[in-house]
Amino acid sequence: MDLSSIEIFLAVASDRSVTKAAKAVGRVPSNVTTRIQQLEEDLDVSLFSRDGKKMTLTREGETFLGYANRLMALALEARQAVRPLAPSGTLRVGTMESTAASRLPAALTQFNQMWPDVSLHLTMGASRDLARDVLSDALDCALIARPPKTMGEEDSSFDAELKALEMEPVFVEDLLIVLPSGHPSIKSAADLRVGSLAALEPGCTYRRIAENWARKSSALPTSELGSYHAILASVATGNTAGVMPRSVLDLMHWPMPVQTHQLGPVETLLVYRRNDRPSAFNAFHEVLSATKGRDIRLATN
Amino acid sequence: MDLSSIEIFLAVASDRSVTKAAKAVGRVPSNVTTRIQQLEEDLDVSLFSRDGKKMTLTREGETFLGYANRLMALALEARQAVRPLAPSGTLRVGTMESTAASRLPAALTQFNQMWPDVSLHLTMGASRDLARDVLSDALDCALIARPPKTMGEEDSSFDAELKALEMEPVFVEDLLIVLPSGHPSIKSAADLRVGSLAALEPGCTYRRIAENWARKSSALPTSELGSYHAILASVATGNTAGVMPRSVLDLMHWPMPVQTHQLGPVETLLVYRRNDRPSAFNAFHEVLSATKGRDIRLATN
DNA sequence: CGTCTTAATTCCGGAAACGAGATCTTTTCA
DNA sequence: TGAAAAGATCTCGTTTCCGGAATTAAGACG
Repeated sequence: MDLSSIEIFLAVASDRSVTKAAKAVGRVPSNVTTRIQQLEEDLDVSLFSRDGKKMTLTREGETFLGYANRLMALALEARQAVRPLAPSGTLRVGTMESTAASRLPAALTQFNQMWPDVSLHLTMGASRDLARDVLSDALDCALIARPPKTMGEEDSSFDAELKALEMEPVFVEDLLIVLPSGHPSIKSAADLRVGSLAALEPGCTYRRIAENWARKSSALPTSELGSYHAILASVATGNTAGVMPRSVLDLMHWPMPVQTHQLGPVETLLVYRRNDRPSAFNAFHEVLSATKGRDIRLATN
Repeated sequence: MDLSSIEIFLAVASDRSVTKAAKAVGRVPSNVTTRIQQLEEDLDVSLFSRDGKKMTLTREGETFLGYANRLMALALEARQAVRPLAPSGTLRVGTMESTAASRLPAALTQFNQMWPDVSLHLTMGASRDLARDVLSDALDCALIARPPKTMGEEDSSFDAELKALEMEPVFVEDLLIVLPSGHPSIKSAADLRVGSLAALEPGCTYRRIAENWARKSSALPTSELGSYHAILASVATGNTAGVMPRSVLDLMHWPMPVQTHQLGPVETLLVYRRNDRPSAFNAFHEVLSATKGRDIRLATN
């Protein structure tokens, strides 16, 4: 029994899907399948019942889920307990709007419980600006979106800034175009029947990915909005397509079913300066890693 | 952080020696060294202080020790909890005298706490007889000593019986010749200055290994005794050399320091019939595996 | 004070495990 | 009924892991 298998198990259990879980933990589906099978063979019990393409926990799987959560929590606690000096002081964290909404709440709650002496300063912003702030020491670290490598050339200064920083993938988001309800399904930007694209600030990587995608076939204007709620409201008017990751869309239980189109996976990176990590940073880093692939809702523990 | 690394860590912590720990968990010392170093790097803290050739836990190592024990216990509990039907009924276990004395108490205590519905029947005997009893279904499983392969030819029927059974190494014993205090240290059987060898029954593998060793240079008679206490008492008379594993010798805090000579490592195997495992057997097997390499004294939990 | 022994570490080659992609099968949805 | 999607299976290249040999360092003993 391996802790990494348990992490994978938790992801599958909370997504009820091998494919989703694979994305969540940053692996390939075939790998997830085999690790689950190994775990089942090791425990000599079947954890999931595969009826059709749904993965639902068996009764044994349910009881194991409880232990799996406790095991991961205990491992994290052990990790933190051996840290020679308890972190304290201030940690300045930059984050994208979307990450703050969907993935951070669970991690931040846990972090606060573990290290009440650290005061966390959260700054929201676009990936570009955040990266620059980390470089200039206005922030200790930031969660930003990795620009697809096809976009690297068109913004070489951003690319250079990233190279000067240490980085590590922590989440994978499924970036979506959200269409008004009733809009016919689309294959490319040419099929869009809206007047504009709704997104956040210009420095936002998600926005730039979407604009890049739209530019190939049509010339839509982008209307800039301040929040994802505003974007959704704008989509509801019928004449706008919104840009946001699936995790954010899932979060706001929107009354109507919306039509979506996938722009593909986008990694969220934790970036920080080399050789300059406040003691609280390592603790934050570990809590984030442990949150990887977990359900957005807090683990019941 | 890997559960097998933690198992290795526990062994090193309780033996304060990588060589001993390597034997206890059935690995090679270099491997143990590497795994400990990996663990230390992963946790970014040093767990042991290497002053000279002693491995002593650092303060951080001490705190990690607590978590390591809890982690292993929780993993074992998880394993048992998913077992679809709680084992019950009877499990007939055969064991060598020595294993019953040194290794089993901790495991049996834990097993009883976990599965009070199983009534364990313990039978003591020599490896040969135990193997035969498992084959004939007089026992469900047994803990026996693996005869060195150089001895395989001279007792081919025992060898054939073992081949018919499933087997798995669970402990490694350090087999000793125990000499009377004051006896000069020896390099081979030729240096013995005693009148006889004290051991258990003829079917006992340890006895046969020792007789094999003694035969090469001298022709000592073997005096048969009923227990390890009797053997030690006999050694104390000054005219006998005893045969027993180190774990047993360590157990009886004998007043005088005794001179010993190593006959080498001997594996203890758990043997059982293929395709015939009572539900309680799997549970017993798992508890035994978890006990592997742990300190003889019960883990403080 | 040197030599001998024992223990830990380092180094290296073979073996096993692992992860990614391609392919196959089955389910579901249009 | 056909197309799309998801899970399982297979293969292959890579990484990791383990065991043995060589190396280094620390005590033991004369």
